[in-house]
Amino acid sequence: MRGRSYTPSPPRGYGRRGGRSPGPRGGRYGRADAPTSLLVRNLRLDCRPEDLKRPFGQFGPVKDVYLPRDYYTGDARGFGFVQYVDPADAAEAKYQMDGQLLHGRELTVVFAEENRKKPTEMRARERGGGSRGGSYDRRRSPSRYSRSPPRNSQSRGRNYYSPPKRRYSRSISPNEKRYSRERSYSRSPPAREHKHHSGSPVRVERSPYGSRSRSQSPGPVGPGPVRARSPVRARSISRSRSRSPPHHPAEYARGPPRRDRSPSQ
DNA sequence: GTTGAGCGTT
Repeated sequence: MRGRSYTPSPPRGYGRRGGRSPGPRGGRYGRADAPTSLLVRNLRLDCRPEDLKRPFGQFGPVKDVYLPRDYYTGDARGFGFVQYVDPADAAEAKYQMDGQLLHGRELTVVFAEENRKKPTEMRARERGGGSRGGSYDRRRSPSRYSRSPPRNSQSRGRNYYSPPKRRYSRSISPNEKRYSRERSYSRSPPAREHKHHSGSPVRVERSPYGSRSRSQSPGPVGPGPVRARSPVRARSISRSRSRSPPHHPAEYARGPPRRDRSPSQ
């Protein structure tokens, strides 16, 4: 303390974890260190993976292309990842594509770190930052972009993230028979329109990741047996709801999703 | 077996 505060002088450019920096020498990654993922910035907000795959695929086989988007709004965030099979292709693509125009925008292509967070981790951040003490925000302050859903967006009554009508009041009326139609209850929060992109005829029309139907549809009502009327009924329902996918970020903070006892027994 | 709520978004 003596006056001299530690001033973190921010390095120029993205000098985040220099882990994979090419270093002042050569600038060539070692083979083992060569990243295969490219981060493409300045994408159009409505850019699709295919749009990237095509131009980027010219340099080599692309393993995967992913454009992260806001979980709540579902909008693209303006950047994406292109992962190659061969690091050499990635380097080539980076060199070639960096600065290229895609849809009228100059792309910025850089190597991406493999810091990819898993969904589970993302949820943790909303929960309170993790009990570990802070390791949150080690990257940048996301607060600026605020991943949280704008409370007052359009309609006051309905938070935009809020599902349309999920009112299971007490019991489900028989007229709410809208289930059993789409079992696509995945982790998709706001059902974004599914674009039918008939591009690969050879590809089976099954969801790319779809095979993992995890389960339980949040179907409100119980399957068959009539629920005995008991005072705990409300509680029962309440619990049922807990199983449902995240509704509000705040809910996370409310408490961990408790698992019901195994119904198997 | 993987991960799709992925870091460098006005």
